[in-house]
Amino acid sequence: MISDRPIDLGAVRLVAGVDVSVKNEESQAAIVVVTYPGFLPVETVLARCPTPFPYIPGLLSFREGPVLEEAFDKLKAEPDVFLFDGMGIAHPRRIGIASHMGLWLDRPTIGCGKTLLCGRYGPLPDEKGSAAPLVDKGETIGVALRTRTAKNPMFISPGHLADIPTAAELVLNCSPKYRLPEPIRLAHNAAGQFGQ
DNA sequence: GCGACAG
DNA sequence: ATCTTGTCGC
Repeated sequence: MISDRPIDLGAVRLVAGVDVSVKNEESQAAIVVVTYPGFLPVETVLARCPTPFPYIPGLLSFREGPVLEEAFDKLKAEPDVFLFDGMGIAHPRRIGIASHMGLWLDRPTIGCGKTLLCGRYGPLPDEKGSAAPLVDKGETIGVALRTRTAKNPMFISPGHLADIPTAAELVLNCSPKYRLPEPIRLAHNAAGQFGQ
């Protein structure tokens, strides 16, 4: 990563959730900005374009990056941090989509993966809030984080301008009820409903 | 060569 | 990610 530093959690006021859905050769991106805490939506933007690249593990930015950039251009709000559905530095080359887009945005970003791309982690208690370091080739690249008791963990890693502990704490704080962090859930819903 | 593999 | 009904469990 380019920068590894704590997020000032006490100063966070707005959090953005980012997601992309693919339908019939078309990709639609959604960004939902919510208050923190509270998770009340203050802005939602959508963008679509022909899906430009196939899905290849490790190269997600080539597939989802272009339509996301279109969406970023439409955004008026200035979120303190962006949450992505995908990896940050928990990537074979340490530059997952959250890291890549963070450089583009020059803002703090966090990768929130639902399944593992690389790395391993040890025993993880069932209780919400439990975390285990995610290690790859001797490097700690993130954490497996239980955002809901007895559910599969999320895999959290810094994207840009963030460190592992504060990234994990923010994501946990953004997951009051469901496994998926609230901003990402909202973005997922917004992106999933194409308005043809 | 074999296995693994975000969304 | 997407294709898809009902169903088990809190």
